[in-house]
Amino acid sequence: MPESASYLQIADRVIADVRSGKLKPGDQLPSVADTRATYDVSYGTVQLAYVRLEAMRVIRRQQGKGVFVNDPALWLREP
Amino acid sequence: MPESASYLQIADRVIADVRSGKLKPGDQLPSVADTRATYDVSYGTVQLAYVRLEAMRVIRRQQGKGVFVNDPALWLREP
DNA sequence: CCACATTTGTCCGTATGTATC
DNA sequence: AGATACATACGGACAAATGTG
Repeated sequence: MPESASYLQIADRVIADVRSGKLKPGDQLPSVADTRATYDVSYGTVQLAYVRLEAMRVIRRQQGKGVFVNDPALWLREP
Repeated sequence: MPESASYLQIADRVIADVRSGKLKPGDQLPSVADTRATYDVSYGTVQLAYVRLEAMRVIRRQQGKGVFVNDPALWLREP
């Protein structure tokens, strides 16, 4: 079994950290540069994870400031 | 007013086309190569749009086959 | 107001892998 | 075997917003 793609692992981890309480609504995520270092991936791979999380409304990306966790009440969910 | 990013335009267009009936559940989207040509963007930009749409469950990407529209009943939605 | 550093945003070109037909 | 199509990832470049001095 191949393990899942890096960008999916990064995205899944953020979701898991919010669900576990390690990250809370309003919290700022580590900078993209830090996240790159943590996972040893490229900038584009981190951005791919963020585009996915943003589409799900898990995070809010704010240019020049950072990336912030949304309240799970705002997340898109299954019908 | 700045126009939105290319990958968002592509994603929004797919959603609009499904809502208008131009695309129906199960339909296959044009190939990435075709979409590239239509919008005059790179492969990566099309994939960015697809990653976003996949996160929202608007589409299903099937390696080797194509990209297909999901039934809107399956789309993630606002709480 | 200006300069600068930091951080995210967008996009490109390219390479390689994997699944399907 | 070969063609087609999507999947993932890298490196690089430049833009834009923010905050600080």
